[in-house]
Amino acid sequence: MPELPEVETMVRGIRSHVIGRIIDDIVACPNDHKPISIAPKLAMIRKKLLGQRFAEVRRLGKRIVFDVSGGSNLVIEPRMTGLLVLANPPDVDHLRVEIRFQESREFDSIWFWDRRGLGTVTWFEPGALQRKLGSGALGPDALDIDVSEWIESCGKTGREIKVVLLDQKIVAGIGNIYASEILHKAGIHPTQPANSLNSGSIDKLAVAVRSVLSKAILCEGSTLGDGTYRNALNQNGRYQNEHRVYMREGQTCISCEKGEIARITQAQRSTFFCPNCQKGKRK
DNA sequence: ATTAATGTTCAGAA
DNA sequence: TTTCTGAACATTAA
Repeated sequence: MPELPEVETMVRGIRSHVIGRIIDDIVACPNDHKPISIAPKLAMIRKKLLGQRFAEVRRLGKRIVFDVSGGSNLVIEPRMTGLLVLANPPDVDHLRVEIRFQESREFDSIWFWDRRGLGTVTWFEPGALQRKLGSGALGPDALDIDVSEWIESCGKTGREIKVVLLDQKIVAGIGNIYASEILHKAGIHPTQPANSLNSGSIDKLAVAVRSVLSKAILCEGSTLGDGTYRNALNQNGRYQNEHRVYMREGQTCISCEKGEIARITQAQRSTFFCPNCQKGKRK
């Protein structure tokens, strides 16, 4: 679930409680019934991290990056169900990692909670993060990408535009929920080949990406029916109330009040769209 | 009781 | 080189 708005919300939620703090310990949670692959990894990370200080916390696409004093980085990838919380995780059984700080304050720890357990925690020596995720590996951030970059990226592939939006090498941060919402806002059919978009559509796309994502950040992300995603203080997001198409199959489109929301499969993921609002050229 | 589907990413194959 | 497929995992709905 965590896409750009959810990860941004996590970072903003923990930032002031994390910056400048010295790491007292980092441990796999005892409740982690399946110590998965992160347990041995964590032992290695622990040696590197003890006594170090977090200089900054930031979002890189859908990842959370902790800048460690000295130039190393601790990177958390929430993947499908990962969450960073300061308190009150959704349940106690799926806590995976606790990072404890020295000097007691309002919060003494942050936790990585992950129901499905697909998330990762990775240590990067100075410079290694740039080599791994620097130029090329990740496209420009979805909040920064501009019209000329969209023209460039869309022009060089005939893949369906929905699939292109999900490609992190093209643009970083957009996931399955927001891809559908963005294309609906832009009035673009999800199966339209990227290199067939005219300049008017590209303009609308560029605008829709920013407006949908920035509104979603203001709403602190989308909490779906299963309630998995929460902010750092265990409060629900509110952008699910703004969804126009996602998970609305069969319902009348809120925007045009005519079309019936359809659901198709692209790249093995569900896509939702309004056939009336999103005509465009199809494959 | 199986099977399919769920927010993501990546290795390996086509 | 680019693009597609399946797997990693836990849980719920059909």
